[in-house]
Amino acid sequence: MTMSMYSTTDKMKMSAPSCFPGRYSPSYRSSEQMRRCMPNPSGDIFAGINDGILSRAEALAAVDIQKHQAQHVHSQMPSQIKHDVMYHHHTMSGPPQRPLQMHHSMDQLDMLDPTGQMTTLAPISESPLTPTHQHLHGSYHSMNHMMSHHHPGTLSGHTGGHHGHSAVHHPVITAAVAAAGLHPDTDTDPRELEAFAERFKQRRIKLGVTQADVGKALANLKLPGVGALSQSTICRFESLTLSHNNMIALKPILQAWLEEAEAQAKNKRRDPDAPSVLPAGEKKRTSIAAPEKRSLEAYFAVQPRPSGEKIAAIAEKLDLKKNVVRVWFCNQRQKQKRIVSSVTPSMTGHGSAGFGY
DNA sequence: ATGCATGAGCG
DNA sequence: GCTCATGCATA
Repeated sequence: MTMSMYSTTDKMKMSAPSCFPGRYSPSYRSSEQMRRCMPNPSGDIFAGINDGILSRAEALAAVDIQKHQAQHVHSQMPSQIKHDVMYHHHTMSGPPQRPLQMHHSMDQLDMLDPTGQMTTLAPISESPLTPTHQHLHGSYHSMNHMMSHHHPGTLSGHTGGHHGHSAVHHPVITAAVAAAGLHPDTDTDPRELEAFAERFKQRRIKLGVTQADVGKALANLKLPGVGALSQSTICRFESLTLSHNNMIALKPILQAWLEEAEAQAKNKRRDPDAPSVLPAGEKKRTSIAAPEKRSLEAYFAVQPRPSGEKIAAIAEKLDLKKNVVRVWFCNQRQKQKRIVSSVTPSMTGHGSAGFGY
């Protein structure tokens, strides 16, 4: 950490008062900066729409937005605007921020619900469109270029769209695009990303996986050229504190992990060969379900010290790992001792001895 | 969750 | 030199 001193550039960046943190694109991570910088993105376009549709999330978002709008408003940056910035709105974690969201397709996402679990967020939207494919990468560069020069008025039609609202999301443009039959980046739609991020988080939690686990798991999931990511990145993805492009690039990866993880979680007995995307081979801590636990207790009552073979047989029946069963018995025996000593101190004779095993 | 930093790529 | 993606360390 201490690193050397900051390079000049760094200083500039850091100190950069302006909204765009200069460069640091990612930096808009800093919520403060972001807030300041963002001029309210494409919001208006959908504003009307949203109003009608309020979901819980939206309600929250609405509140949030008001806040933000109030804050920024003027902040346009003079010479250069960082487009990225806009996309991300707000920073913060949690709640969905934007008011709009919905309506639009989440096809991809929908499928994600194999388990059927995430009910809460059930998508409200059902629009049929959205083909989605991402050509993100391609757009990437082009975008970058653009950014640098930036263009105020130009709207390059470009692809990736990101930049914000500047062009692509502008109402006029949107209309034009629609007319042309092109879809503005549906899949790169910030609102969709936002929706995905939120669902992603909920499902991850449901799987009992930490952000760090996801990062590590990605290395196991052998997606072409995808290595592990840090907890930081996962966190940022979930809280939408990454650049628009970065979000788009990561989305498919995380989506793949999510699907794989849910699939594995589903069959406890997953194929041995599967890479194992879930936390390390299993979890650090196994949790035995109630039914299994009852069975174990029953076995324990009969034979507190089953032989290795017996344990294997029990494990087989309960579909648990042998080691898990063995440890359970060990723990159970210990527990029993404790209970005895604590509950019936007098019985042990003295109580104080307490722990004399 | 985030501040600070690094390094890759582009120009 | 800048932007961007990412990570480490820490609150």
